Amino acid sequence: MLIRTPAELGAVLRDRRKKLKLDQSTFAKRIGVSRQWVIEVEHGHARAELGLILRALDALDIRLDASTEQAPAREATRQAIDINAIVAKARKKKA
Amino acid sequence: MLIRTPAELGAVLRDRRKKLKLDQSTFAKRIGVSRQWVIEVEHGHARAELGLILRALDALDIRLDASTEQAPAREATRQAIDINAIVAKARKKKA
DNA sequence: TTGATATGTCAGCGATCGATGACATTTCTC
DNA sequence: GAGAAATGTCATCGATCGCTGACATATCAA
Repeated sequence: MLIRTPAELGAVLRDRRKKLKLDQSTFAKRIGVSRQWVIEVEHGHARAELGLILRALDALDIRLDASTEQAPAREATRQAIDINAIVAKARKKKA
Repeated sequence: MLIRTPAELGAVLRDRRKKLKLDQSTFAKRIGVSRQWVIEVEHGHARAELGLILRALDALDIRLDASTEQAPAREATRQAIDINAIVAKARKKKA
């Protein structure tokens, strides 16, 4: 999953947490933060601390890869793909 | 490149910035932060804001991928690899 | 050296973090 | 519906963010 915004990161964390059958409280304890922090981050809190985010990812066995990407040939490539993914995910949750 | 700590992220940002021939000032302006922020983040500042970090990565055309990894078969796999990499990098800088 | 450029350090400031604890709401299981 | 569990909201508080601006070191060329 490509991560471009805090909201996308929050969605990844939440999905993975649920997949692992953890509730926010036990997850928070596991990474040493408050439940409040988990709530805000899962909602896309943009000013969350980098270090805590990395700990959260690690606790959920999510690996982060940084790679320099080729210049995307097509104009809409980067943005369109992400927007579609976000919309699709949003729809899925409501329906 | 696998990102596991703020220091690793900082190193990635610095390397990429230099590869693109940007100095800290122009880079800072490009992402809308102070030069001070760039300095601290490149040095591994753990409490940097997630949103600014993502903007910095985007400005340097670094993409971030989140993926759930398989349970590593060997015991030491994950930790050992990273610790070695970090130590090696630290040594290289001093020498 | 002198000058130019890049990077690192410091102090002070307003804004916001994340923690805590209580309460509200939503989502289930009976 | 009753009750429990999970999630969301709110206010308060000390700690720290990132910004500014000035100064301090590199680093390199002439």
